[in-house]
Amino acid sequence: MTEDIGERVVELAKRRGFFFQSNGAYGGVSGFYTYGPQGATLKSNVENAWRDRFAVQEGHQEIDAPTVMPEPVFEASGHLDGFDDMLVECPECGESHRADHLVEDATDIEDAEAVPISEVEEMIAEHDLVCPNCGTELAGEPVQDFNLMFETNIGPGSSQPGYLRPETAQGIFVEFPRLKEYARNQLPFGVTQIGKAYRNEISPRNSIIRVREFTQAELEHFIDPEEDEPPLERVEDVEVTLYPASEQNKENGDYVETTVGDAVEDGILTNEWVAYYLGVAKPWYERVGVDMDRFRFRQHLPGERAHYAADCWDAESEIDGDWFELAGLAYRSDYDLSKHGEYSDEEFTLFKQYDEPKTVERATVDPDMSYLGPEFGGQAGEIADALETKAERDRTAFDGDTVSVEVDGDEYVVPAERTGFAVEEVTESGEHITPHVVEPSFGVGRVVYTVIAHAYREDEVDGEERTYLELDAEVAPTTVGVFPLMDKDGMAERAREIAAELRENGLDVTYDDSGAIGRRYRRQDEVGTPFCVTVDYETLEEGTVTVRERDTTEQTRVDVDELAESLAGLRNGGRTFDELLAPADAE
RNA sequence: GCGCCGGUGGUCUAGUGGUAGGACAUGAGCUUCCCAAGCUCAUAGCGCGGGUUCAAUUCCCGCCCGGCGCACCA
Repeated sequence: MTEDIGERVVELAKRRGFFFQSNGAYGGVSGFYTYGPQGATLKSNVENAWRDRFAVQEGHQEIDAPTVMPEPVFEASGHLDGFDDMLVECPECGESHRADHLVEDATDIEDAEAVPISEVEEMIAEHDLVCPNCGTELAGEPVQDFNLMFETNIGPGSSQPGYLRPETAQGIFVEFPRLKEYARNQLPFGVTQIGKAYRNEISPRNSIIRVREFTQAELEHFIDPEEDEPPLERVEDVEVTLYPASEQNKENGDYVETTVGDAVEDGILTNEWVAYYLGVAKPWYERVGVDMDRFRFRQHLPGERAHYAADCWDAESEIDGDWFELAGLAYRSDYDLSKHGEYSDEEFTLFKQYDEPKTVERATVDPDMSYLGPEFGGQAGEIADALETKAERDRTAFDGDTVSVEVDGDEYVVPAERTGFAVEEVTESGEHITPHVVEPSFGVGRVVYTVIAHAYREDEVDGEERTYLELDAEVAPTTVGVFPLMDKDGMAERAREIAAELRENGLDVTYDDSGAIGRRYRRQDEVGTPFCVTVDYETLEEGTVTVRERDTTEQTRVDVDELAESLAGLRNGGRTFDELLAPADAE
């Protein structure tokens, strides 16, 4: 059972309603998946657990932004340039190469991505570029443009191009000017979002691991890089498995088993914010059911980092020997806010008040325009600006009787008395700063997939093979199955009453009275239902039911009156099944 | 996007130039009653399009989808 867990999970997911490829009736489309009844609930439980940990427990606020955004947003974010790859295919061996990279290697052009495709094609011919793989001439081969964002038109006509967001983050960044108001202009603050993101992947693979539409759970934590420090002490004892870039480069690179605190001290984790979220993320993954023996944090290699990331560690999990990314924990510095500030009409800064107002001397000018105008005509305005700049940089220039400034290469001389030069004391109470961003970015579908795969078990009960999911009760789609032992003598009616009562107490309940009891247990085992309640003759006579635990298949009797409370305790971890097996009065 | 392999009920599969059989699952009934038991019956399938042929699920071509490898993964 150690092999092909992936295949078995996909089969189980299809059969039992966790997830399956969408649009099957129309032949299916690669890279799109639908979560079925079990999967949608599991996914939503994972999202709620994330929301609890990364929004509620951290004191951050959640927003919900549109998935379609106008083109200028992505000009600013760098996504329009960053993902627009140019590929050229070798006519001989069929291998694809990055055309811009080939041109960069052959010329002194550093950023060939910015060069139009037609020119790149010309350059390939001009420099007689050949396929790096087999040496065939590439001249005349078409250069293709790969656009990883889904494009659309907003409104009638095509006047306003838009894109489906390739990450939920931009929906947070673009609203920063307003979000900072809600945070009362105080750093640090964090904004979370759980939502869909879209990437038109060239080749979707591996079931729901690489898809074209997926759910992200992201936190953008805005901080003052000079003052704010993470509460590292809360996570310093968290044990982590690290795979630093330095080890990945070695032949036999090793993991570093350490704690968050030690890793920071030893300089393995250089960014304390990233370290902090590593320490938050690990117990969270454990909580929702990721196997910690198949989990690690891997540092991005320098060439691997996204265009915005200063440092980045991925949370990764392993299935069938393959490691894949579950989350990226990135320090994005002020990249995004600066870019949006530059490209948009708004300020993406925040006014930071000094502890004490500073009194500074400032040289100012107040040029006499009634003199400058007649004297210098059209140049007067620019001369006034030049005087202001000069005053800021070199106040001694105003010591003499005249001041000379240069405008467009010509020198102009202005009598000092006409400049309105003065040195004043100004009180500055603060400054505008661009916050830095720490971004834990989680792929929700990948967590769901991992949780199912890591929970997948096969064992034998009474000589019969059994498949079950050892899901944590917090994320299991159904908490309890309720069955009548037989559909007669009023047991079914009683079981229905009990099911309704448990639902009123907020439990996810499935009722089932079909076929034999064992079959019903197995059905629930396969979707990971942790507990099953069976109504039998004793229920009718004495008011007790059996509660059966999924992993051990052990049973114990519980009073119907205490059932809802017991099950709620089992679900939220306040009580264990062993305690039910050995009641408190045994002492 | 390229190359190789594949696509048969819900799932897993057998098979064929004369339109298909099994297992499991599902539903109804009988029986049994705390771990996928048994019996009877029922529902349900050849990815899509074109070609060859009297006849195509089968052979050929194209497309779609899946697996693996390459490339890509901002």
